[in-house]
Amino acid sequence: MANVTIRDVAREAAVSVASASRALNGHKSVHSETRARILEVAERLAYVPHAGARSLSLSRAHIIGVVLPALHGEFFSEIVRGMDGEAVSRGYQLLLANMHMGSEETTKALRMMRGRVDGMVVMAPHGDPQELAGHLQSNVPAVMLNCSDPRERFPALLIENETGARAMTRHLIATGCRRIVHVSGPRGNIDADERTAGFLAAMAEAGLSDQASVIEGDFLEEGGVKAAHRLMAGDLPDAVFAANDMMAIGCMLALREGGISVPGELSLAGFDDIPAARYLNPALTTLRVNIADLGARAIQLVTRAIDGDDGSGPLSTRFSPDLMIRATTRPL
Amino acid sequence: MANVTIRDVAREAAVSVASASRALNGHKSVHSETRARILEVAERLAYVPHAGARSLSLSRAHIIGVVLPALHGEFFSEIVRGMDGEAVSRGYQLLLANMHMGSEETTKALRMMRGRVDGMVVMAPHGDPQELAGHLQSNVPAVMLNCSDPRERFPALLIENETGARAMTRHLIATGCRRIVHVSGPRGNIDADERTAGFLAAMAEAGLSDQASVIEGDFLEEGGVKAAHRLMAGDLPDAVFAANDMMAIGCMLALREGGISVPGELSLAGFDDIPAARYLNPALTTLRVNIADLGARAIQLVTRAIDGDDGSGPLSTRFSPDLMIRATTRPL
DNA sequence: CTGTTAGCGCCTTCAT
DNA sequence: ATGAAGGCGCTAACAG
Repeated sequence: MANVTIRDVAREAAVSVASASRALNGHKSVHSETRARILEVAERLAYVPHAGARSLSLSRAHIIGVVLPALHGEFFSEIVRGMDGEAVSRGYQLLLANMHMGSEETTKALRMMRGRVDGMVVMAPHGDPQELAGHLQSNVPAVMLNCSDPRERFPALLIENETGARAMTRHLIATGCRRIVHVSGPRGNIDADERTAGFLAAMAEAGLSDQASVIEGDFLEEGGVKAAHRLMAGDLPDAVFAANDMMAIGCMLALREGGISVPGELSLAGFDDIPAARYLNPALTTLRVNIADLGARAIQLVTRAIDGDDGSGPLSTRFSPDLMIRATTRPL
Repeated sequence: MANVTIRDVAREAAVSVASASRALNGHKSVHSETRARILEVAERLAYVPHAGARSLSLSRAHIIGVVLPALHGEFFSEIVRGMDGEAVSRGYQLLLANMHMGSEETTKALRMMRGRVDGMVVMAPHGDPQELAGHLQSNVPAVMLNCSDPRERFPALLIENETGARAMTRHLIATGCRRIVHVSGPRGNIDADERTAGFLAAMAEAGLSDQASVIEGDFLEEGGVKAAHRLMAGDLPDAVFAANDMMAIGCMLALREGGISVPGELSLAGFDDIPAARYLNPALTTLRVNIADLGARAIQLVTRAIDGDDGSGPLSTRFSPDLMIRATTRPL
């Protein structure tokens, strides 16, 4: 049987569609008897409003578009979990668009969202933020995650990458490490670059610039594995500071396989504090970023903007990661 | 500035909206000069079609609704990753609806999807499938994940839970374990129940029913931790078979803290083979379910159904998990 | 309180 | 090849 529309309900209840609409939406001005009849009919016909049509006429979709880069594992699930929770509690659903490919697919995804979402949260740590922002409709609120809109049209939520990386590097130095290698994220990724900068700065501060080196990674487990292999081929540094936990995990696995003891022969640190960081044995020293919270805050910001609470808040908020000293680095 | 619509484009190009529409959608019957002019104008005005209106008139949204239970960590990210990849490659986007709460929120989410999605994939391992299916519009294709529609209106993708659990239990027995405790998922969850059944069946088969016991868990890390504590309070069994990896991980962490050696004093096994299973030290023996693939297949099925390829395939497909023997169980 | 009318933005016959 | 008109399903004035 075809879809039952509000007209079917109206006809069956012998009223106009307007009345049906009013009754269905709980408007006051409708006689209680009429309303009851309408609701009864709707129930009997199993009527479900057509959300698409509804949002067209209301120009309100109750959907938030989420554009994410090809995210890996727990970072992805955590951030989506945070967003979803907040969104649902505010009556919104999430329209997802992972962008693995280049800007080609991304613009396409962005276009598909026009007229379908009330707001968006965009996370694009690499690539040209300039270009991305250009494809954003300027009339739908958006918030940027880990990348700032150069023209500052949209608020941004940033992680204090550099500060965090500095803190970790200092910790490493304080526990006696001198020769430290940083396994970075892919160059061009803003998080990656900031973390590298923090590392380099802290090393310089300590007069250890000549002891610092950087291996470019990919934010994936594999990148960590590769870096570890390269390290084991030469002589081991005092510590490895990976730009994220996934790579730290990869390092750890490779190191374990290679019979290197951590932190006995080598200290190891990560960044993010994904749940798996605690599963490692020994548990990974890392920087805790409350990922789910970050997602929730992003949703909070957009919904607020959608509801008109515009402009008041600060344009960009920075989240400070916390140093989580666990067992892969030596005690002080 | 307000949103630019197709009418703006038409007016600016001095044609009717019909022509504009045709040109924009690449229809043949439009003079190449007119088309060029229209496209030029659209470009200049930065016109982006209103997807909502478009799908209303085409009754085709190119969106697939995804309803998931409160999923944890990597299981969630893996399945969404699998779905998204397949969806994007077929020109669809994903509308997410995690249902944490009871059927209250779920029905609401389901209703919000009516007239907005072309198809849905629903995963509802616990709760009454009967009821859920009742809330599905019978005119939009759907596929069930890990739960079958009792009335068989929709195809289902199932994991061979019982077979898998049996295989693992047999492995445990073969490596010399006798007293085995199974930490189950929450009762009522179909995956949980089937896994428990498989465990019990294998124990009975081996004449070890009196050595079998079950502790009810929650599929979360915490459930594993609690179970381990309970175990350590009494005398240790030969093995613990957790109904999923998250709980196995919880067990492992608690056991490690309690100074119990695995698999020395106790064998440990999980189910799912989430990436973190390999991070443990020793690495977790488990049953590998290709989660991402499961998601991809689900999308494949719905899109196929949407495109009319209806009815041909088998009504339910079962995925067999593979036994991954790693280091938390003793070698044969 | 209720019905009529006019869109929301787009696509598609049906004429021309 | 192009334009006019109707409709997708629903809601919001505007009259009665």
